[in-house]
Parts: sequence; C-alpha cells; structure tokens
Amino acid sequence: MRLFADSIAQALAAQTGRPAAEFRIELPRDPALGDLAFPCFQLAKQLGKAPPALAAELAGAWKLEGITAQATGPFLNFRIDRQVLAERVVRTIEGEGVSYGCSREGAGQTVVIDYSSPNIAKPMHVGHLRSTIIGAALVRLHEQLGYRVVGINHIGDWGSQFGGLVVAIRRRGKQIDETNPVHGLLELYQWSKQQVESDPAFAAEAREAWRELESGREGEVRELWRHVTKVSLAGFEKTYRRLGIRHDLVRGESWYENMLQATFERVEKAGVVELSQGALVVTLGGVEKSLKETPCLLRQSDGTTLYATRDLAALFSRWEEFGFARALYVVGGEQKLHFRQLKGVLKRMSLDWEPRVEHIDFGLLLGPGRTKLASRKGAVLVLDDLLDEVVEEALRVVQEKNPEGANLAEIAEQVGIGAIVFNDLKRERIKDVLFDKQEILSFEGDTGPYLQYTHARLASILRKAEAASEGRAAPDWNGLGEAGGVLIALARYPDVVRSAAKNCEPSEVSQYLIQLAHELNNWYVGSRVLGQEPGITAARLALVRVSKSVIGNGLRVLGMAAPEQM
RNA sequence: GCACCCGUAGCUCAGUUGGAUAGAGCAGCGGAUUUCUAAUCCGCCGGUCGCAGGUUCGACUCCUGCCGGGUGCGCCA
Repeated sequence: MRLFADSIAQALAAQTGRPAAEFRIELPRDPALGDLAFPCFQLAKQLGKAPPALAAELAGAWKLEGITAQATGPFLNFRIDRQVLAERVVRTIEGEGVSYGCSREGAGQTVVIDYSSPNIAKPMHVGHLRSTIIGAALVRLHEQLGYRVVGINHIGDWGSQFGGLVVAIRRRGKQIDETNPVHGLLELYQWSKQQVESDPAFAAEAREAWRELESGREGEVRELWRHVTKVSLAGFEKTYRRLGIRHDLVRGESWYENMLQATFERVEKAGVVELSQGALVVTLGGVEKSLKETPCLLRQSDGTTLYATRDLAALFSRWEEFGFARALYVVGGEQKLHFRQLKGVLKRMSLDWEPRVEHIDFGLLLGPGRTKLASRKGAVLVLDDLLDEVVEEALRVVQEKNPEGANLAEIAEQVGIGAIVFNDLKRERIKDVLFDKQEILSFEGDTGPYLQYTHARLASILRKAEAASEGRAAPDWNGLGEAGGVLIALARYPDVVRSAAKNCEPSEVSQYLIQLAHELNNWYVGSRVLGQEPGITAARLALVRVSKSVIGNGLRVLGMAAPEQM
C-alpha cells in the first residue's frame, strides 16, 4: 500500500507545504468511499479551518496522475484508477515473486528467538504447541524483513527430577523402545516420580544421582543423562519435521551450567543483590512499583541455583554472543512475572539493552468449556497423537471431496497440520485458544483448509490455462471485473508482514489472509477467467497468478503448506 | 490480600495504534451447482462494545473506579 499511500502523502505535502509524514493515509471504513483516505481533523485544527472545508479545499486543488480525490465531509477520499491500480500491483508482485513482502530493513541486525523449549523425558504435549507454532512464525516473519534470526530451543534438561530418572533407568534397564522413545521415557519418568514418593531408598539414591550430575563429574550418571537427552531430542525431531520447525541452536538449561558462578559475580559486582533469609535476591520495587512485593530470587539458601539464575545466565550469554536487536521469549503468560523480574534485574543493573528483551506471551490452550487441557488423570494429550487424529480426519475429507486425486496422504498431512497451525495463529496471541476438536476438524469457514483450498483452486485455474495455452495475449487491465478489493488487499501484504513482525503478532497475517481469500473468492465467482476475450483472460490470469503467489507466501510464513491440489 | 491479563452478536473472534453507519466465521433460516475443485458464493436473523464516570471536535480504542473471569505471587520450572 506504500506504493500509493506514499505518493498521495507527498502530493498533499507539496500542495500544503507541510511535511509528508504529517499525512497519515488510511483505509476508508467502507471501500465504496474510496481506496485510501486522509482524515482532515488534525490538520484542520492546526490551520484553524473546519475539517470539511479543508477537505473540500484539498480536493479542489488535487492533481495526481491516476488518482482522484473527493471530499466526503471531513474526509478526503482517494480512488486509484482501476487500470493503474491493476497494472502496478500485478507488475510489482510478478517482479518480486516469492520475495514480495520481504524487505531489507532488518539487515545487519540479529533477532534471537527462544521458542518451543520442551522438557526432556516428557513427550511434547499440546501445551508446547503454541510456543512452537508462534515462535516458528516469528522466526520466518523476521527473516522476511532481512534480520539474521537465531532460533533457540531452550530445552528443560536440568533439575533434580533427572536424578530420579537416572535411577529408574539404572533399575529397570536402558532399553527404550526406539520406535517410540518418548512414550517409553515418559513411563520411566512417571515411575521414578512415584518411587521417589513411596520408596525412601529410591529417593535417597535419586538425590545422590542429582548431586553427582550437578557436580559435573563424568561417569555412569552423566552417561545415562546424556542418553536420555539424545533419545528425547530424536523423538522431538520427528514432531518438528512434521510441523516444519528447525531450531538453529539446541541449548538446554544444562548448557549454561558453567556460567552460573560468573552470573552471580556479575550481579553482585553491580551492587544490586542482598541477602534475605539466607537467599540471594534482587529487590525490584525501585525500578517498578508493582514488583515491590516480588523480588527476584537468584540463589537458594542452600547455595543452589534457580530458574531465574539460569535464565539470566542465558540472557547474558546471548547478549555477548549476538548483540541482538531483539531477544524474544515465546513463553506462556503464566510466566509473565518471571520475565518482568528478569527485566527488572537488567534495569537495576542499568543495562541499556533491557528494552530489547521481550516476553512474547500467549494465552492458554483450553479444552471445551474452558477447562484445562493439560494432563487429564495422568493421560497427557501427546502432540503427535493429536496431529495423527486431525490428519486422519483430513484424509477422510480429502478422499471424499477428491476421490480421483493423487498424493492424497500427502495432501491430508498438509491440510491436517495446516488446520492445527492456523487455529493457533488466527487470533491474538494473548487470547486463550479453545481447542475444540469438532471445530478444527470441520475445515469450513475461516480455517486453514479454507485458505489452502483457495490456493489450490487458483493453481487449478493456472493449470487449465496452461493446458489450453490461454493467457498469452497482452492483458487488458480494464477487463478484470470487480477486482478492486483484491488489488487493494494484495497491495497491503508488505505492510502486514512488517507490522506482524514488529508486534510479534502472526495473527495479523492470518486475518489478512482470510480477508484476501474472501475478496478473491468473491471476485472470481463473478469473473470467469478462462475462455474470455484473450486480453481479458490474460489480465485475469495475471491476477490469479499473483494472488496465488501472495497467499502462498503468507501461508508459508505462518508455517503452512500451500497445496497445488486438494 | 497484592500484581498482571481478558471482557465486542447465542458461540469463537476481527476492529487498520483516537476517526465515517461496529465487522467476519460457526450455529439457525432461505437461496446459487450442465463447478475455471460447493472445503465455495449470496441473502436473512442476530449488538446497551461488562458497568459508571472522565479526557476529546470525536472513544470499542486513552484515564479513573467498580463488576465478572483467568493467570501469577522468595528458596519449583
């Protein structure tokens, strides 16, 4: 949209002698009013004029090739000549192809994104889904803007519970079902927790194992812990592949174990710590009133470290290694206090890069009736099982809709995964997600499959055109039909990507794609593409081609496949 | 008790950073099919934008106070 908004702002600037930045050009409430609009209220106030009078005055003196202006009350509405609009939008997108929406504004800067971060020895359950999907989308959004992105998987591989697990393996043997390693580990993990509670000898052995692990000594315990880590990661990898997730660095909490001492020293040197009931704390009331009652605990009275210690160590390490422009933590809203405390400590240390650290929080994933979806009577809703179930349903639908089609299993995988990803990204992050299986499996309305289906139909038109050798004529841009809504939407895409990245809000892309698909479906239901006069078909085909390109770009940014057939 | 977040149609959500007559999807009702793939499209029904003040030319949007729901709150992660 900048394509047109910038030239309008410049024309208004030239006309009034004021800086172009003062003219914020927006979309009218009702598209029938115009393609773009300038509300005259603020400028009128500054000039001491009535807004409608100013709008009329500006409209009277308006002159810009291809764009007309009309005053409607206090608004100045612009309408772009349909031929100019079509030609410029289509040519721009055709020229840029898959990089339409990309820019270089982040070039030379690094964004570190911490996401997914499951715990070792437990399967990824639906609770990890949101961090994984949102984080991966943020990775791609920032890549689109030219940032160097470092995706980090901060896996939970440290803590006293691993003592118990090690002992469980010692007792029950190391053989873990290789085809389903995570389920096997989960069973061991649950057994070990149970043993720790019921068997004092086991508990003592577990404590001892944890002490040994933490001591850093090489030996049987460390060996077993490494084995558990390796097996777990291999299990996660399968799920990640299905979701198209790839981390640049896998650094668990253990990775920072030898930096903890330096972290204490650094914070102590800054003179912001104090002892409270034997524990080392940083009080935060001075930098943020609402944190008065909740200081950040860095060391327990027995000398051991805490979650906050390790996260602080990780943060220092990341700052030194990457000098990031942004460090994003894609972690649920339950941990909001933790990150506010972390940032509070940075503030107290007067580190000027504190604002670059952002907690990208998100709402809970809830079951029907807003009940907690986590683990029901010990039965964890394993992510892979959920993916399987949705893909199975997708296969049933795909077979029903398109019995003759090829690669149905592959398409079902794309549709099923797409449905889950889109369901997670279509609303604002902060909102809780209602995980209604019926809704996810319906594939109708504003869903991932709806977008993919729109994409597939566009692809189908292009295939037919190719087969019939249509669309070779010079396009007649006046023959597009009612395509204004589609064209305006297409022009907006780069703004949407920029804004979504800035706000860390993939839902902006989701909402945009829904709108674009609506416009598109609306348009081509009334404007047949093939078999028209050659110039008209050529123009419509071009619109189909660029629309498919933009929808495809958008879907991939969100982490969804863009199928050619469904 | 304190802190933070959420509250828009029966349900799930948008609302372009304060602008024009508050919009979608689902559900319900009624239409469109010799289909460029109906996983689509069109129409109808449906609103005290939680409540009350305030700021402003203008408030769903900003401020204050309530109400309701959620999350969290020093030796867990």
